[in-house]
Order: sequence, then structure tokens, then C-alpha cells
Amino acid sequence: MSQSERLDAIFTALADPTRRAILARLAEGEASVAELAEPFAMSQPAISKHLKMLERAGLVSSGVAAQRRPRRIEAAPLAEASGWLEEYRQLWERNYQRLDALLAEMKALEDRARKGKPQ
Amino acid sequence: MSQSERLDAIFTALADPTRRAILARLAEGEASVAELAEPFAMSQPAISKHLKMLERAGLVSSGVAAQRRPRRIEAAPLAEASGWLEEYRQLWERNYQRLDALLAEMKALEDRARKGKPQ
DNA sequence: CTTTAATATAACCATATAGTTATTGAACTA
DNA sequence: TAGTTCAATAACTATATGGTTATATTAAAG
Repeated sequence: MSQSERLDAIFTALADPTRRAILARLAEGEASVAELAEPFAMSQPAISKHLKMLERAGLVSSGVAAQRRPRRIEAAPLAEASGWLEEYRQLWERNYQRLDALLAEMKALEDRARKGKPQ
Repeated sequence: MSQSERLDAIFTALADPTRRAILARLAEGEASVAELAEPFAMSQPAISKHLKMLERAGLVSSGVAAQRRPRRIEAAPLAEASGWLEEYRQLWERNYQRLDALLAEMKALEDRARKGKPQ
């Protein structure tokens, strides 16, 4: 899977409040499907579908314990998405700084012009 | 709009390669719709739709210059998404540290047990 | 005033999401 | 072995996405 495809899957997975809540729960430790479903007014198959999308994005992995399939959160994709965002945020920030510097320079030129030619 | 709804819109907007490429282009400065459309094998209305989703998420804003509607990137939603990700990444990280510390402690106990009762 | 340029909007189609209920399957439990 | 529990899968519905072409809108340029 290319990085672009991974980012598609990661951001798609993060774009739903139920899935973000599931991640929040899993950040505190492993949980079974039933435990993950408990806070939601939603059927068990609905939660299983959400888990499938989180797994497709690599954000969650699954274990085996008797009939349970405990899920846990995986850090790598979170880091990848976070890294992508930071890159563009900082790139924008740098350009914004440049624009800021340019505006400051223009203002300085204006001020000098006013001083040189008063009234 | 609640933070959850904002995150829905932001992550949905980021979950498409065309829209991420548009953001990458806008990180370098303002651009018209035609300029943004140029690199893609896609119609102008398709790009306008993508821009609408980016605007709904607050990631992009629009100006007016003659017939042009120059778009520029907005930093705040990028920061919000980035912040959300970092929060969960670090929460997970802390729990991982705890598990790590626990495993180290168990290993130390084991080692002491072996030393105290050799053979 | 007519034409041209840059975008937006409408109407449509195919596929993906987000949910449902019903059913299946696998592994404990009595 | 029969029943129960936990989860996955199937089949279905409604809505959202992602694209198309055709048309409307708005402002500049002749």
C-alpha cells in the first residue's frame, strides 16, 4: 500500500466520532468487542464494521482469547498521520512568516517614504 | 459546530489524495481554481467540489479578485487535527511506557528469584 | 452591448459508508 | 452433548462521495 493509500485509510478511519471514541477507549488498554460496543446506542455488527475500518487503516490490531478478539491500538499510523499534518502545518507556517516579513518590510518602506517627504 | 463535528469535517477532507494535493499546493501560496485544477486529470467542477469540502472543514478560505476566487490555506483546523492526533498518540505512548516498565519489573523479579534459588 | 474567461451550480450515475436484522461459527459451560 | 456467549458475516436500506456533462452566473474586455 502506498503512503497516499495509507493516509486515505487512516484519515477515513479518523473521520467518524464512533471510531475516534473507540480509539480513545483503546488508548487506555485492550478491550473486547462487547466492551467497545457498550457505550454506544448501536448494534454489535455496527461496531465490528467500525473495527474493520480501523484495522484496514492499521490503527487497531486484533488478538485471540477464547471467544474474545481483544483489540489494541497501534501507534505507527497515528504517528504517520500526525507527521503528515505537521509537515503541512509547518510549511504553511514558514510561508506565513515570509508573508509577515514582507508586510513588515513594505510598512518600513512606507514609513521611510513618509519621513523623507513630510506633509 | 462542535469539536467532534469539526474533526469529522477535517478528517473527511484530508481523506482524499486530490484534496491533500490541493492543500500541498496552497501551502506554497494562494491559487485560483484553474491553477489548482491544472495538475489533475479531472474536470473543473470536480475540483470545485473538493474545494467546497475543504472549505466546509475550514481548511481553505476563498477571496475575490475579478472573476477569480483565489483560495488560501487556513492553519487553525490543521492545528486542531494535529493536536487531536498528538493527544492520543501521547496517551498511547504513556500506556506503552507503563507496560514496558511493568515488563521490566517482572523480569527483575524473575532474575532475583533465579539468584536467590539457583539450580 | 456582445463576447470571453473563471467559477459555480444542477442533474445525473456509480460506489462507499453507516446502520439495521438475521444467521452462522467457534469456544466455553453445564 | 446441549446450551450459551462472543463475534463475524450476509443481505438489505438510506445517505454521502466522487466523478461526469450541461448550464448559469459574474466580471472583464472589446
